[in-house]
Amino acid sequence: MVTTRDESVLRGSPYRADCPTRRILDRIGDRWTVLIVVALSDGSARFSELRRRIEGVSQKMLTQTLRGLERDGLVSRTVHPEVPVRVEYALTEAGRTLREPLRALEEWSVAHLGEVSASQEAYDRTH
Amino acid sequence: MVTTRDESVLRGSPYRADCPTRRILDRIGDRWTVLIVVALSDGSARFSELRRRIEGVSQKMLTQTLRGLERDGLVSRTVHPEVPVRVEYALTEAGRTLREPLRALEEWSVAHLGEVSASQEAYDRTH
DNA sequence: CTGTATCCGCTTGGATACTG
DNA sequence: CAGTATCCAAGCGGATACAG
Repeated sequence: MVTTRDESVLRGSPYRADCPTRRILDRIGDRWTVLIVVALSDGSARFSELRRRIEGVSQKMLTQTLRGLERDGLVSRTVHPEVPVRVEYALTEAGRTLREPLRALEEWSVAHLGEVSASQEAYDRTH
Repeated sequence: MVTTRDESVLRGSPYRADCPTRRILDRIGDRWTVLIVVALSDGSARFSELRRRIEGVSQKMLTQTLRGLERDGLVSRTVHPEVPVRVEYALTEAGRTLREPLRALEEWSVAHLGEVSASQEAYDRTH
């Protein structure tokens, strides 16, 4: 089934620069977004706790990435006006739905990482 | 169930900088890799055809990304020694297995893009 | 046709210092 | 504690020219 243009959403749109997949990948393709979603999978966490959990993330990038996720409606931010202030982050309902496709990707990664690494080494030996 | 450290692979490793998910996302998170995999989903294609199909890709990036995929063993490259030379690219067996998790992500994108866009607009109005 | 090589701007992201 | 502001280096990726 090949139509000349405007194919089904699943096969046609990815070719376009403004396709949904492209836009989502632009968002989650950065260094920290996925790690934050995973880190929040089990429940809420406060800023400093996230920073400890996610190895290597800087304060700037953690803040910046959390803002992006909040803007997308995938993460909620709750400020408890105590002293010192306490801020809780958690996945929203929409954010929780993202866990499944990410887990599929993760399973693929775990299943194929060895194969990919082997291929890379073989390639590097001959090029 | 909260363990202090070294959780199960699926829940614990994503926190590490060298976890499989992180490595795979570093690879497919770039601008063109996923689009190429999708463009090759239906079968092989030659270089110039891919360039036409994938809107906006430069010659340099198409070559570079295809080399990366070939190195990972996800795409095969076949040179037909004719004049002018013809080069066919196709997904390998491993490459084809990547379509499923990508499709899951794409379905999520399509299903939630409107919701995400609305959230962004609401956020931008209040910040 | 299918690349390779070079230059170069822009973005990403880390380090550091400072604030409510 | 949870940020904000600034500076800066590395690298991604586009444009262009050239080659087998």
